Amino acid sequence: MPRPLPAAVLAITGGDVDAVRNHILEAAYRVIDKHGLAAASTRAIADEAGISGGTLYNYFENRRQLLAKSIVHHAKNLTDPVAKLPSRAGKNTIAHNLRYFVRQSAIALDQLVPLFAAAFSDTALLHALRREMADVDPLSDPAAVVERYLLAERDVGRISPDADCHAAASIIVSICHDDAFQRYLSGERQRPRSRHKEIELITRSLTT
Amino acid sequence: MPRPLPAAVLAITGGDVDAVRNHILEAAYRVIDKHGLAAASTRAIADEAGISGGTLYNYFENRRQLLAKSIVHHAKNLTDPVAKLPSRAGKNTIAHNLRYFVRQSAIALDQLVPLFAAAFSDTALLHALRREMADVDPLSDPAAVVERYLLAERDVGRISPDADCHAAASIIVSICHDDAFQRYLSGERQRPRSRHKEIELITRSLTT
Amino acid sequence: MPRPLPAAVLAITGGDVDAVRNHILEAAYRVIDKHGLAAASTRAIADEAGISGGTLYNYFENRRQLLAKSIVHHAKNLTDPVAKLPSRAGKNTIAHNLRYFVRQSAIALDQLVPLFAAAFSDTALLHALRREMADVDPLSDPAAVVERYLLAERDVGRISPDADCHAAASIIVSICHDDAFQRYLSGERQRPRSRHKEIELITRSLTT
Amino acid sequence: MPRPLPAAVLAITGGDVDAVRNHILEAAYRVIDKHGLAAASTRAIADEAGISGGTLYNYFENRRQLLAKSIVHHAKNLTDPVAKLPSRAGKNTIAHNLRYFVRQSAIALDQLVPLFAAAFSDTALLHALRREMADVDPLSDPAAVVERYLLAERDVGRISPDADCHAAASIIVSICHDDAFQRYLSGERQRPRSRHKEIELITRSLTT
DNA sequence: TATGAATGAGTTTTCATTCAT
DNA sequence: AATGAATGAAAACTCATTCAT
Repeated sequence: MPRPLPAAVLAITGGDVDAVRNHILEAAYRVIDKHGLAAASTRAIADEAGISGGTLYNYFENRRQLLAKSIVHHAKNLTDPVAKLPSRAGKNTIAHNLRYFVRQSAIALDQLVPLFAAAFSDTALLHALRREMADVDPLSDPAAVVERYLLAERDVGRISPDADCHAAASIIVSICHDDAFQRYLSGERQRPRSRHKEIELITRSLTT
Repeated sequence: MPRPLPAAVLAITGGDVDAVRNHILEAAYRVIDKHGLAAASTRAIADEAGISGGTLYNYFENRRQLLAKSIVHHAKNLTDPVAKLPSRAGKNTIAHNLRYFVRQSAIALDQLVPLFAAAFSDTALLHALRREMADVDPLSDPAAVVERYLLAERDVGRISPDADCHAAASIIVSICHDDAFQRYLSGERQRPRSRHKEIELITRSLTT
Repeated sequence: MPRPLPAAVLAITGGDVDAVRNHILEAAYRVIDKHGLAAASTRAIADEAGISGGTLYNYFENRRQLLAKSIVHHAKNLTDPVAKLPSRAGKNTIAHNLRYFVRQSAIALDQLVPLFAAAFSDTALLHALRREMADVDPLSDPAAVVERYLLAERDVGRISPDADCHAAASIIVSICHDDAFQRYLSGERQRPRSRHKEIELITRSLTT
Repeated sequence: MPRPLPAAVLAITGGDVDAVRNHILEAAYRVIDKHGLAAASTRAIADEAGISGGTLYNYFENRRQLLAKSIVHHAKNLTDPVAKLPSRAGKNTIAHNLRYFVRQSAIALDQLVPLFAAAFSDTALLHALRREMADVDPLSDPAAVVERYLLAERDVGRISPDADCHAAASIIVSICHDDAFQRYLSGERQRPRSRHKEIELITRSLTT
C-alpha cells in the first residue's frame, strides 16, 4: 500500500513537493468553506485532497498548523485585487470608487470571515493563526489601502485638505467587515449591501 | 427511579421548570466564558449546573440547541444597558453620547463576540443559533436604538433635518462590531479604541 | 447502544461497581500475561473484559493507571501465601523451610516478573507503578518475611546467635528474583531450579 | 536510484557492510539509552545513524530484529571487563575481589537491565532476543567467570577443598542481578549497594 | 542498493446520547 | 422527569514497512 501519490493528485501536482503542499492547503480551505471549521478533521481534509491521512503529517506539523497556513494562504490570494484601489484616484467619483472597494472586498470577506471567525473558537488555532499572520505584509492591510487612496484623492484636489482620511478609511473598512459578519450570521448567502447611503455620508464629509 | 433535583438546584430554582432551564443556560454560559466553547461538553455543563448529564435532555433537545439558547439568552441580557441611549437625547453633546454608546457596547460586545464567533466554526450550531435569533425582538437591535436616539436629537433640533440618521447609526454600530472583533483577534485584552475621530466625522456630517 | 453491561459481565460482577473494576483489572492481567504488556492496548483489555472501550474510562483515569493498578492488584494476591513462612520456625529443617519458600515464591514471581519487568520499558508506567506501590504494606516485603523467619529460628536456638540473618534473607530473596528473571528470559516455562546447593551453603553458614 | 551512503557514514564505516551494520546497532543503542525503548522508532534510529529510514531494511529484517541484535551486541561489549576476574586469584583477599566483581558488574548491569527488562514488554521482541542470545559464547556467562575465579582460589589453597564454588558463584551473580533490578525499579539512580555483609557470609562459608 | 514519501492500520482518549433504574 | 454507566463512533496522531526513483 505504500507508494506513489494517487493518479489524480499526481496529475494536479506533478509530484512537486510544494505543489502537493498547496494542494492540501486548498483542500483544507474547501472543507472549511463547505462544512465549517468543526468539520475540518484531518480525515475530511485528507479525503478532500485525495490522499491518505498519514500523508498530511509529511507536510505539516499538526492539524492546527495546517489550518492556520490554509487560512493565511487563502487570505493572501484574496486581498490582492483590493490592493489596486489607490490607482483609481482622480477617475470616476469618489463615492463610485469607494462603492467599488466595498463590493470587491465583500467578495474577499465572504470567504475570509468564516475562516477567521471560526478560528476564534479554538484558542490554540488562534495562536497558530496569529503566528502565521505576523509574516504577512502590513502594506496589504485594507485600511491602509483605503487611506492611501483617499490621500491620493486629496493630492489631486478632490478631497478637502483638512479631511480626516484616516478616520474615513477606518470607517469604510469597519463597514465592510461588519457587513460580512452579518451576512454570514444571517445565513442566506445574500448579495452584499451596497451601502450607498453610508458611503454618501462619508464622501460628503470628506468634500465639504 | 425519578428523583428530585439536588437540594442546591432546588434552592435556586424552586423546582420551576423554566427556572431550571435558565439555571442550565447560565451554567452553560459560565463554562463557555471560562474555558471556551470547545470545553463546553455536556458533562462540563451538567457539572457546573450541579445536575446529572442525563437531566440536560429533559430540558433541551441536544447539546447544540442548549448552546444556541445559552448564547442568545446571554445576548439579551447584555444589550439591556445599551437600550437606554435614546433617553439621553438633548443632554450633553451628541459626540459625547455616541462615545458613551461606543464604550458601553464595547463592554457587551467583548462578551458576545467570542460566543458568536465560536459558533461560526460549527455549521450546525450556527443554524441553531440563527433559528434562536429569529425570535428576538428587533427593537433591541443596537442599530435601531442608535437611530432612535439620533432621530430624537433631530426632533430637539440638534441635528439637521435632512441628516441621514439611519446611515449614521449603521456606521456607528459597524465600528463597534469591527472593533470588538479586532480586539479579540489581536489577542491582548486591550482597552477599546475611543474612536473620537470617527465619531467626530459622523457628528460633523449630521450637524452641517 | 448505550445500556446495561453485557450479560456475561453482569453475571460475573452482579453489576457492582467494585466488582466491575476488579473484573477489568483481571482482564488486563490476562492480556499482559498472554501477550505481553506491549499488546495490552485499551482495545485488547476491553475485548478481554467483554466491555466497550469507552467504559474503561468510567473506571480508570487512563491506560497507564489501569495497568499499574492491575499489576499491584495482582502482586498483593500473590505475596499473601508467602507471608506464612515465619510460622514454620522450629518445624522440619531450616533448609527444608527455605526450599519451601523458594518454591512458593517462584510461583508468585513467575507471574510478577513479566509484569514488573515489562513496566520498565515505559517511563510513565513505571512512575504510575511506583505511586501505586507506595501504598502497599512494607511488612509484606519478602526479604522482611524471610528475615523474620530466620530470627524466629534463632530464637528457638536452631541458628547460631551471631548469624547474620539479614544478609542471609537478602541473599535468598535475590536468588528467587534472579531465578524468575532467568526463567522468563530463557523462555521455556521451565520448572524453577530447586537451589538445594545454594540453600545448603546459606544454612551451613547460619548454623556454624 | 541507488546512491552512496552519506559522507559522514562512509567516513566512519568505510562502506563495509558489517561496519555499517555495527554503526546502526550502536545508533540504536544510543537511542534506547537516551530515550527508552518506546522511543526507538525506526525513524529515530535512522536519524541517529545518519541514514535514511528505508536503508535500515537493507541491513536488518525488521525493527525487532534490529533491536534484539543491538541489545545483544551491547551486552557482549559490557561483559568484557568483568571477564578479567579470574586473573586476580591469589591477590588481595577473596572478599575484596568479590566486592570488586560486584562493583564492576553493577556498572555493566545498570546499562543492561533497562535493555533486557524493556524487551520483556514485547513478546515478539523477547523471542527475537532469545534467538540472538542462543549464539553467545557461554564462557562469557558471568556465573561461569566467578566460578572459574573461585576454583582458581581453591587451587592456590585460599578456599577449602570441599567448598561449593558453583553455588557461591551463582549466589554472587544473583545478588548482582537483583540489585540492578531493584535499583532501576526504585527509580533514584542510586549508588550500588556494597553488599559487604552478604559477601562476608559467602566467603566465610568458603573458607571454613 | 540509498532514498523518503505514501500508506493505513493502529494507538489512546473524548463525548453526545440513551435508558434501566 | 433524575440518574449515571455503557456505548461506539469519532478524533488526532504515529509508525513500520514498501518501492519507484
